[in-house]
Amino acid sequence: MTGIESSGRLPWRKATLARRDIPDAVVSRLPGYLQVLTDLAAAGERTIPSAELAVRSGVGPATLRKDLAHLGSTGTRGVGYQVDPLIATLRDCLGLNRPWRVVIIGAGHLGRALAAYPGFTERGFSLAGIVDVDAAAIGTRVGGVTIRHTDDLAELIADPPSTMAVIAVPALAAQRAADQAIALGVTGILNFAPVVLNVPASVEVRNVDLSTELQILAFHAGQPPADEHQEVS
Amino acid sequence: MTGIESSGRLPWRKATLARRDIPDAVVSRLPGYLQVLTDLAAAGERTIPSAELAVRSGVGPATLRKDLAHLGSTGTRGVGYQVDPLIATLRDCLGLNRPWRVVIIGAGHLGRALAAYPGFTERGFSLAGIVDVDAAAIGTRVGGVTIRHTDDLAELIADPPSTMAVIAVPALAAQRAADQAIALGVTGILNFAPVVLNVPASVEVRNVDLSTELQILAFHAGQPPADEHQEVS
DNA sequence: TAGATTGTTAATCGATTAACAATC
DNA sequence: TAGATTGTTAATCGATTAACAATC
Repeated sequence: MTGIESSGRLPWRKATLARRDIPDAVVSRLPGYLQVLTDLAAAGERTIPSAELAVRSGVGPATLRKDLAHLGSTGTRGVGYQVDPLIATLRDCLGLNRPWRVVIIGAGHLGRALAAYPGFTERGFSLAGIVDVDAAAIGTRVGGVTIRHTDDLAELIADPPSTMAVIAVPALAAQRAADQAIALGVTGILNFAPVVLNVPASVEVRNVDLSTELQILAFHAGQPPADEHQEVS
Repeated sequence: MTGIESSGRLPWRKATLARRDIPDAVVSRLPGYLQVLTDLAAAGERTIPSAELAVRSGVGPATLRKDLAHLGSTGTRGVGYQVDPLIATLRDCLGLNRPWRVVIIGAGHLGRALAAYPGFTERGFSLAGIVDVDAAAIGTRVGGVTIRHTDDLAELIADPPSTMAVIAVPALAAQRAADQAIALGVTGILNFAPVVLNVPASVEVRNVDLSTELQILAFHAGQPPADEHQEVS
């Protein structure tokens, strides 16, 4: 199989299809599937039916099968999905088969906790460095790197190239941090500051805001229970 | 105003309507509006049109107005929204006008960073305590409280009552931590462990997973740019 | 009044779910 | 073959967007 077909779409179109046309809602569930499958592989499982992978991932079986169909279906009717090939497909689709380097901007409590987070490197993201403007913090070692001054950001990002930045600075400093990172070529930002970052459309931003999450929980906790009966979430 | 009306829906139904019938997608945006409005109030603004509140919140103006209409509309045609009353409405809707106590389970790097996070208390959530099983950590002070043993969780949650827990333990310990918290009456869980928690329908779980976010960024960063032209996100 | 801006409707868009023919 | 399970269709559901009459 060459991936080239004489009828239908153009070949290059075909090649990019798998990574291109996946809805955001689907993409956001793929890491969860990958996580569960990795655990299954470690436990020695070779195949798994959609029904079981679905419950372990916290989604419905129809949703799961439809999601996986977006990647080019790897299942076998009557059997289920083969764990290892599906892991490979997911990793390939998510772009995890190449090294990713991440820079952390902000070495406060949160930035340092993130630097020390083992899941970071466990899943293929390597820490390029961490920067701050606080003279007291600079020089300290954390997560295998030394905290450097924000002025050194250009060096850190350039060599070898990093394309992702984690912003863990106070709200007022976040936009400036984003601007600097973007100017240096960063195209993906994980933002922990409670502000809406203004970025060009070519840059992807994911926001994680702890107080937002707590407030959403407060909303639900403040509700009377939806019903006397337990509902399936 | 008594909130009781002789026509239309039953009075108790009316009273609960505002907090009940709000779609999840809307609820998830309310904290963002509240944040922006709080900044505006601090800057001395008295009113704001939907168009401006929308851009500052990163949503479309139609979405914003429709969202706010769910709370019972507080806008004035030709003028906009009054900042202070809208803040009050949002706080009331989210249930932020009562004290919320939060327990952190897990005093590793992340748990301690969360305990020290000022935004926690700034927005009305007070730290009831933080627990761990590691003898070396117990007794240490962080974020104004002393790390205690997980065996003391019952005391911490009971007096005065806490209804929210933050889970910041390793994946393998997360379900147990959730079970314990739920048994003690917790109804809202903010889960940082990369596992799907199994909880009754009466308990609300919000998941925050750092590697998931990075993987989603990797997917987008691995994509060729969507278009030559910049798109409005 | 004239200008501005809301609240709401209707249309569009996208995501989820159920069901079942295809097929291992 | 008989049983199991996928891939896919069609139906449902919910969320977003555009447009404009209502009204300050």
